[in-house]
Amino acid sequence: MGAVARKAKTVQQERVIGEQGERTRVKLLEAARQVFLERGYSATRVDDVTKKAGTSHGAFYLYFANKQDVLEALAVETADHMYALADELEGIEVGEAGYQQLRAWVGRFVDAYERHSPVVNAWITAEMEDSRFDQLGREVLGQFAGRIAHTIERGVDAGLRHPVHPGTAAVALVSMLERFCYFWLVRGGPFKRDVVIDTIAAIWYEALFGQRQQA
Amino acid sequence: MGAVARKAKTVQQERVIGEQGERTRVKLLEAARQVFLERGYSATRVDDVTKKAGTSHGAFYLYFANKQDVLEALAVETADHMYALADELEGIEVGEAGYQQLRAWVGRFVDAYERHSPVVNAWITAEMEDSRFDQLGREVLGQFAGRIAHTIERGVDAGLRHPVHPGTAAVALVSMLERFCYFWLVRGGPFKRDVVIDTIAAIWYEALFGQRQQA
Amino acid sequence: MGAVARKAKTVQQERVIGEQGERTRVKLLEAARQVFLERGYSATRVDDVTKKAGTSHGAFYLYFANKQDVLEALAVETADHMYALADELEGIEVGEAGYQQLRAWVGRFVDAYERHSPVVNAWITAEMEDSRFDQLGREVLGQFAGRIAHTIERGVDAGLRHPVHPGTAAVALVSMLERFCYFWLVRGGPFKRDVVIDTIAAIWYEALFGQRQQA
Amino acid sequence: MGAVARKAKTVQQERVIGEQGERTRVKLLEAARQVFLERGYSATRVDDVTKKAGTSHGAFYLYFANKQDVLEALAVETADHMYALADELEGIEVGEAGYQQLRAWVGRFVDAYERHSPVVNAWITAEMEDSRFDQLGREVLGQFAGRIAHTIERGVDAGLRHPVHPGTAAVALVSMLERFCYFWLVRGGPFKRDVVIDTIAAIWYEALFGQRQQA
DNA sequence: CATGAATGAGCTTTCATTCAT
DNA sequence: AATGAATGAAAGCTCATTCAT
Repeated sequence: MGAVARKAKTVQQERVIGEQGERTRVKLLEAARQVFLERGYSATRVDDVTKKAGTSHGAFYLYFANKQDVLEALAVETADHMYALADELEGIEVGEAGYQQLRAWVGRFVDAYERHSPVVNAWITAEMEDSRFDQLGREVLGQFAGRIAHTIERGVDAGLRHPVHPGTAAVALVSMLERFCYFWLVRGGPFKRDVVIDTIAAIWYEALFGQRQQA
Repeated sequence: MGAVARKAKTVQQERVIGEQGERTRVKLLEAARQVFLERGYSATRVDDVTKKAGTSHGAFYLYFANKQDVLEALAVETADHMYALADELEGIEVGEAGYQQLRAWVGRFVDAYERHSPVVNAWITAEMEDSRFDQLGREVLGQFAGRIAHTIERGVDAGLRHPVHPGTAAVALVSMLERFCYFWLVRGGPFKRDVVIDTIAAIWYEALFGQRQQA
Repeated sequence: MGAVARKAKTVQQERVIGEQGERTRVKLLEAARQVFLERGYSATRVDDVTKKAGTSHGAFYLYFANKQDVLEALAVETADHMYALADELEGIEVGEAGYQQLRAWVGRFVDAYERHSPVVNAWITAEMEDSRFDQLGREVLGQFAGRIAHTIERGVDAGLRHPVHPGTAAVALVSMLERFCYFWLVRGGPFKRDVVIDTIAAIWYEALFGQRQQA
Repeated sequence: MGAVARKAKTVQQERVIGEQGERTRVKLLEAARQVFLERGYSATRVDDVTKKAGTSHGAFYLYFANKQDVLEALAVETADHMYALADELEGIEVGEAGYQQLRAWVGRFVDAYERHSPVVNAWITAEMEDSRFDQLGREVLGQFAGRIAHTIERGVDAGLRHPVHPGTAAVALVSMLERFCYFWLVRGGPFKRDVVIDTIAAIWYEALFGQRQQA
């Protein structure tokens, strides 16, 4: 049946964006972030975004090719934050100081998750439908897991027993962190921030360096 | 991609289903499970399901009110499995025997996840758009977390130090397990089953009972 | 800017069309022919077609992928008629009998043009935008021109002087015929059928065989 | 592809255009000519024109009310050339000298067509959607046909047999010329200029004055 | 029970045109 | 004069759902 050559879509010709345009673009990005949170990625309509941004429907297409495109812009920003967070994991040490470092880091992760959760979740949804996001997701996960695995291995070299396979444990720990934040911050679980951070930091610490010496 | 939750209209008032009808219904359910896996829940069209099931488009509406309805049927079945799994957690003990029980249990969870992953993921997606699934999800998570928290508390009563808040740790552990299986079995991570089970069981064990005594 | 992979369009899966469906399909084809005539190809909206056909908007997409697809269906049919017409040119002879054959043939061409003009014109418009139609157009023109050129060459072999280059003259004659019919039957020029046919047949005859012997 | 004739709104009330403005206007006209050639009239977007002209999008509306308006400006210029060409037909005589005059004239027509083809084709497309162009087209065709018919009639008065109805033959000849040039120069047919001109001039000559006396 | 044709709401995207700067 | 951001009216197309057979 229908197979007549379809003209290539007019690829939006790299419009140069002025100051006013940039402001509108940011408004749209923030609105999208917002709507992704409220309705989820697949249920989000371009119209929801423009309504929230207070622009016309058409304005959206001045700055983005489509829904995926906005998500991509947001996701890249988020990925950068994530990379930075992952890098901060490098210096964690054994001992009480290390535990405190870890605790602080988990706190920062939680903050970041809270800010970026709409994007993360949209992203996860989109992974199923678009391989580009899948790829980006793998990269970020890999970055995290690599840092953690490295830390575990350092512990092992230092003579600490480790109950687990570093690469696998690393992904498990990230999974835990990410998913817990999801249940807590997105789905709205009844947890207290301090307790959460203590609990997660403790589990991480033991997985990284073994039993903690407590008073 | 119109997938906003649309209220089911005339829920087929208690149609009595004969033997042939039951077979068709099952074909549709299995097809749906399959398609949810391949395309994700929101991207799944009724047509994809009927095509895969080899029935007519119309047949679908003889057995289900809509897409959510199929998912619900599948989800209830999955939830039952999950409840059963959660119950099996009850008896876990301290010591090497307990570790082995835990290990076996994690193995069973992995098996169950593999079988039910299409439903679980569809479900997670749907939670965002339909409060029914949100509720069901909370219940299952609660069931798991409750059992685990209980186990941790038993350990505490038995004089084991516990570095963490039981209810929070419980959710964290379930999060880890669920998410890891997702990255591994759905997204396709490069992990080896034995290593995964060992690693996860070890982390769980330590979170439940503290440092394991190893040879 | 926007370049995230766009999912391949769901190619309409070779639906099997029943009797009722076939009737609808024909209604849509005839309606399209009609609207192409009234508004021209580019100005034609799918909605115009469905309105004229008395079907819903959606029905259109059950049978055609898009506007081009309908035109293609019509164009293929038209091309077949044209090929048949072209073949009939083969036997034309020198002399009064040949002139009468030619006259009759021009008459049949005019009839065919009248029936197919909406398609022809849509087609010509579409050639500019879609290479598939361009190709088809070349083929039909080539078929006609080939037959005519052959006839001219036969005349030359028979010792008739020919003032012209056969291949070029052939295209010129077809151009004349097609375009005249356009001005006359589509644009609505004030010509009388008999006169037109006589005139055109006469010009053709002379181009094919040289001066006609008249009483 | 919204191209339904939209009535021009505020036709820029007689703006006085300075020198710089005039240059911009000309740039836009030439760009439009160019784009009409490349993409066809209906597929042409105002944006294509301004991009090619190197002006801002808004500048277009400083000089033209809309797409039709540009075409009209170009078409009027083209029509003037055509009128001039038509007038040159007047003096054609019988005999070899006349044939040579005709030959030269066809050559000039071809030159003119080549230059004006984008406009001619845009125009033909627009005729279907806008009666202004239809009218202009009729006038030009009428002008040509009138001159030719007149020439044929002069031949008849001079005692030449003519196989055809002058008015009808006139339109047929113009049709041939126009359409051939289209297939050749726009669509890109494999013809050689000399041969084309000879062939067409020959057919015209015979239709005008009957069989040519050849050496 | 099963079928598949028909419907139409809903979403995406494009572009001519206006307007503030 | 020129610019380019914004607007919104059309289209285009998809798909859940209904219904006649």
